[in-house]
Amino acid sequence: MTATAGMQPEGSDQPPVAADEPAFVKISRHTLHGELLERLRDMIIESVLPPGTRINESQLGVRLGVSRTPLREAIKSVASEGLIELVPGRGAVIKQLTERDVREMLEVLAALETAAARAACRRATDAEIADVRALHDSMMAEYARRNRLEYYKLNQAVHAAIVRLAGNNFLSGQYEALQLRLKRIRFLGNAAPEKWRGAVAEHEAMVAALAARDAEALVRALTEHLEQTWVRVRDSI
Amino acid sequence: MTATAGMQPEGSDQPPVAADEPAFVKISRHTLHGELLERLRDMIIESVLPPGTRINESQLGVRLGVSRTPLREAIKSVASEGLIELVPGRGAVIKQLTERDVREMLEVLAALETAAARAACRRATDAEIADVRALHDSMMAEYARRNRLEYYKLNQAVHAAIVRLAGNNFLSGQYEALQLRLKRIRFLGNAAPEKWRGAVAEHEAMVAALAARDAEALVRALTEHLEQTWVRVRDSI
DNA sequence: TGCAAGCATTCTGTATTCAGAATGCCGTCG
DNA sequence: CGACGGCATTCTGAATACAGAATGCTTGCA
Repeated sequence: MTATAGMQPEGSDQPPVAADEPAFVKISRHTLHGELLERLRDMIIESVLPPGTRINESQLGVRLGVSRTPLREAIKSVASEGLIELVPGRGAVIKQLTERDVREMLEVLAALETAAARAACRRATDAEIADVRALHDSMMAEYARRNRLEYYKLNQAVHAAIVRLAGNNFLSGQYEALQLRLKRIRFLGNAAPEKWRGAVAEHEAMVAALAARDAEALVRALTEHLEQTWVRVRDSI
Repeated sequence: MTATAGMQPEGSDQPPVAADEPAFVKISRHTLHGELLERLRDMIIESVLPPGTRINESQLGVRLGVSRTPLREAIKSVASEGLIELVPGRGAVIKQLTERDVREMLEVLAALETAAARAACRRATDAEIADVRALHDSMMAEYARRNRLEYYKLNQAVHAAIVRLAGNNFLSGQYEALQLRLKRIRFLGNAAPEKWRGAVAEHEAMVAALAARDAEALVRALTEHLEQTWVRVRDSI
């Protein structure tokens, strides 16, 4: 097991649902395909399948208790998401993020997040902002306890929650998909406790700006946060 | 055949390659999987498979000359891209974009494009800007000839070219993937010639701002352009 | 005549089989 | 001793086979 052991990516496949759409109950009849998608993503993010690994289809199929056919279909899907690369004639390889990849992805993340932030400052209700603050407080509690895993999860949750305040489901979906792709590497980059401190301070600034509905301040805080993320993460690539 | 007959989406699967990375020759041994991806996307965008259609795997497999296995794998990939929806127990259905979907997607497109625009104004060389202008001029020529299909293709190409000036491959990839998803509906919304006129004027403003490396003006022009796109497109949903 | 139940058909989802490419090992030759 | 060639093995890619769910039609009954 690696440093990420125990990390549980809650690969919420369901696209975020707007509050104003009831859509009755969400009957999530788990298909094998969906199940496999989650399992594969989890195994990659938890480094059970580390970057560069060539997937042996028969072997992995046995491990997961399915035949190669549905497994291959799931692999193709995850490849389309970007976590896996398909090499013609050689099957599937776990994507190895380069420094450049990460930098570029963080830039896109920033673009999405700042766009969301502006909308959020316009649209968010007091109650919604209170919810974000509550998430932030939970995160701070885990930070105080030095509980890295829970801290990290809540950290991501705060970001996702802010983006969701924009009220744009598609944006949230894109954002969270990208967050997922960076999840493993960002978690690794968070190993040193001194790195948390800076991140926590940046989060305080973000939540404060959101509470004040100060879009420009929020954008500045988010941008700064992501630039620092790059600094924190770059060595662990 | 529908209004989009003959539209040829050049679904360039290759992620945009930076000029500063030689990477030798790109040996594009076309795999069956890749081929099927393109064919499926094309059929959807050209409305050969109109929105709402349930895909009959055996039937489509026969039409394309492949068995169900590789076809299903391709369907899963395209579903992951968002052009197809998977309905448990009922197979695959061509995604029907709602008004809300389109609005949300255009917002994300704007976020990506404006972020790219700022970087482009910083990074682009004179030669690169000249290339964009050349594309724009070709577009104007087709506009003058009232050649809707070519005009439309070049229109999209200009946008993609501007985004590429940001020098962020990942951003370009995301942008072009999203452009692809909106391609069909935007083409339909472009039917009326009077709609072209406005779009052309907006393009002039864009190219002028880029040439002046005036990031804020470019962002304004792009934003305005996408808002107008929404107006032009909204009825055809 | 309308509705419902049951049956036949079709289609999806998954497993299995088959062909051919890639890989690695071993033996032989320079 | 090193390198090249051939062979065996393994794996991917694709087709086929099979099981079970969904669908639609028909028939019988109220």
